[in-house]
Amino acid sequence: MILAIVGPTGVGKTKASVELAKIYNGEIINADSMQIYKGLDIGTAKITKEEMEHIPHHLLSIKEVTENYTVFDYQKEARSCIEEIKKRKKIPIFVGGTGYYLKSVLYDYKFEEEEEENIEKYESLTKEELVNKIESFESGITYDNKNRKRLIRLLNKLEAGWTPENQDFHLLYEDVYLIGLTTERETLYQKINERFDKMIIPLIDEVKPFYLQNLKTKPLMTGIGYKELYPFFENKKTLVSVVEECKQNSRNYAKRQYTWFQNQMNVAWFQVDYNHFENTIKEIVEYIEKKENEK
RNA sequence: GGAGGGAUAGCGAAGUGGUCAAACGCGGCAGACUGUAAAUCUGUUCCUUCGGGUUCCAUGGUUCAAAUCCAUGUCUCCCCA
Repeated sequence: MILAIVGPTGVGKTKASVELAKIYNGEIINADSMQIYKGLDIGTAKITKEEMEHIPHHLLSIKEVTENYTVFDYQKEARSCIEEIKKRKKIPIFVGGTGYYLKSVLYDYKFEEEEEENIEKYESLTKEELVNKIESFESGITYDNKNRKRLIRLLNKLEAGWTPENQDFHLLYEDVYLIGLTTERETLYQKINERFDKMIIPLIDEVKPFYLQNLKTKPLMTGIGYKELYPFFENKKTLVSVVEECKQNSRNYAKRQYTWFQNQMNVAWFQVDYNHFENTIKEIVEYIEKKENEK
């Protein structure tokens, strides 16, 4: 059995994961692309030592912000985590909001070892030129001809001799339970806003050292709550405007997460009862038990 | 008290007689996703039984035709007192 707790940012995945780990004798595997990094704690709402309640956590704070890390790495590491945990006769429990990472692990995504890809080479080309080059391979693949980043990526893959295989994916493991936590959109947006208000002061302390070192690596420039603070430190934006921007980006992100989990994975959704969280856990457990008994 | 400016879709903001249900941005909603995924990208956004219907502060007017011109009123901003 494998559990995966998914849902938008701020719904309460972390809390649920620990409760479920206690019930099922599980070990938790982080499925959040930003919580992979050391030092990004406040802004990513990373679980604290106390909150872990001695449950083993994996793939959490394992990379420096200066290191390169992608789905490819995640897929490999997470799959070996699953094997190790299974050997210990325990249950792997994924928690996190990065749907793509999770899907790449649980479903039959195939990545291959690649050479350094050549992004600069195509930087100067227009979208039309990129499309023309892609068409010249006559691969028959369907792709988004408006997404520049994807076009460059695809072109690199085609040049490396890649050919498209299956377009739809299947679960690799048996007894995978995809548990989605949700709440009304309005409630979620409110929770996101409130959570950010609480974290902003310590977050400034967390991000400032990175800014002072002039570090502008991928996670720092893509993570919400990090990239937005740089203009504030540079006195180019006010704290108020930057805070609003962070909240807005978080809300938009939550929306995108819903889109992913609702369309890319077969998730069973549970409405979170914030006043009686134990009820939500109970519902999830009942759902799992029922499914297990059906076998 | 006197002089000017402005009122446009949820918000901001173009438009200054017909090609205007009204550009664009934001927000909202929906979607895509094979190595940057907290990323990147797309669609949609007055109502509609999809025939059409009702809009650009209000009322009246000019005109074949008004968001656009005129009059009055209301509200607002701002300058001089």
